[in-house]
Amino acid sequence: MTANMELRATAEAPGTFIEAVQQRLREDIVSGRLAPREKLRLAELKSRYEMGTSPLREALSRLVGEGLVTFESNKGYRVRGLSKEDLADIAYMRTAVETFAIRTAIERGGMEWESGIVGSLHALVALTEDTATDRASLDAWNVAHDRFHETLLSACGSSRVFETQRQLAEQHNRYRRIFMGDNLPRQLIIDEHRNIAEAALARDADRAAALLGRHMVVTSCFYAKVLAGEKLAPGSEPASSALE
Amino acid sequence: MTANMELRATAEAPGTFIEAVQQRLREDIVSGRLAPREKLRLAELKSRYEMGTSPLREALSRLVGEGLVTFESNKGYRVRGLSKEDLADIAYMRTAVETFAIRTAIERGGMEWESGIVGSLHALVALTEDTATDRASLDAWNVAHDRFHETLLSACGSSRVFETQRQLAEQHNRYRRIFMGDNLPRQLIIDEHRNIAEAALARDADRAAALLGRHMVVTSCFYAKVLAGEKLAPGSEPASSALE
DNA sequence: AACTTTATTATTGTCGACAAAATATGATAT
DNA sequence: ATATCATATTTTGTCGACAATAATAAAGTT
Repeated sequence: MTANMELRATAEAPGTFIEAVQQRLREDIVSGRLAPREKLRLAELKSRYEMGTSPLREALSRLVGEGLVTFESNKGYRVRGLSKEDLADIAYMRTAVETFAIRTAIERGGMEWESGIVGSLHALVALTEDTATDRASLDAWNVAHDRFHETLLSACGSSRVFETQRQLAEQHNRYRRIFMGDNLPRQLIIDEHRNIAEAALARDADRAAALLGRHMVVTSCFYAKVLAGEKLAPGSEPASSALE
Repeated sequence: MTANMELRATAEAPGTFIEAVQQRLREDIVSGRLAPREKLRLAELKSRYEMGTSPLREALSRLVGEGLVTFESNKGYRVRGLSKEDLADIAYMRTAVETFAIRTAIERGGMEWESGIVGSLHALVALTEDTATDRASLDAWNVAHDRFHETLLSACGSSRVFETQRQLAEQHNRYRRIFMGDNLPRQLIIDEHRNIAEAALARDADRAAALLGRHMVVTSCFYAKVLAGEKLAPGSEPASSALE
């Protein structure tokens, strides 16, 4: 079709431009390469991603559904803004969904669920202890962290819960990647996740739900402190705060 | 631009084709005029809604985000299918979100919240007692029902909870409008909502959450029975079941 | 007759151009 | 100088055409 046709085909990217650019945009937004509140002009995106308006608009529409992009009629698309209030809202919604779903998971979970928890916890602990601070290592940590929380609920059986959790985790990751660098409270992280895993494996639903809920609060408080001090992740321009 | 330009302008519809057709598609899907699992061919939609492919694709993308449409790469869009499992999943997700949010609403709700509950309950009870069975009356009932549940949570302050509740209610309404006609268990409906409202106004969070959760279960059971009997709403073709 | 394989058709995916709206620029008046 | 209005420019919204892929029909082979 166009010049980058076979270029794309040889790469790992999915078959259609829409999906390819959706993925690239998602990564560029979550990483902060596209700044919060940044206006996403079609002309700019066209040259940046080397494609026409149609796939771009459709990818942006989908990202609105994922909560990473906002849209205003006749004014176009923007990267979704960040704020303390929004961060709290993400944590609130996660708490609602996850404290409920973990109870079902504990009821229904079998052997594979248990081993999944043990395995993903092991990986998370290892990566948390490991003190690498480069971008790639931090990304790997995020993946392991997401995987643990996802595994915890994996036995609940609700596709809507999965989808919602995925999206909220991605939105959470954006805050982490933009504002926090490597300054993680390592021991706290390890302890909290280990305790949650223990309660889940012991089939203590009340305790697991309570610990998971408290985990959200604790994490939120830590984030809030970082945001208040406006420490930016390494590599971000420290100019003005990205918060609204 | 085209012939229906001023036609639209004189109507009540929003400024852009995308929003207009998104609204029409939504209504056509929820009402069942576009059947579950029906393939949404661009060519057909083009002539049906009298516009080009661009606004249609974008509207469809957004409806995917709302959970009313599904998409498969290179195979196009379809109206989302219906199934007993999906219906249960909607109820599950609603329970997770709403039983959590109502606790916050009870904590934070003020005078306006209380009067909102009283008002919307009054409207719901009146419309439930009223025995009209035509399409318009049932639609009005749906609106009142949604409004009551929305008002219940309105004081929780979470935009994500609002948005999720809106979408889930819409998906729930589709089942109601397609499968159930006027065969509502009126007294049960009135009692359940009245009890929930009472508990909320009495600031009894545990009781309100429990009643709301039970309400979801009871409603689901009723739906399941209707679906098992495959009673279709009046006006729908009773041919083969719309379930997967 | 059933099963590949090859054409044919239908449908989705992408592009570039143009119209409509919003934003920025500059001129004029008070 | 500030405010207001007209004008120019940028940006979004929409269309129709064409390319690429999938679905369907037809032909050929064992």
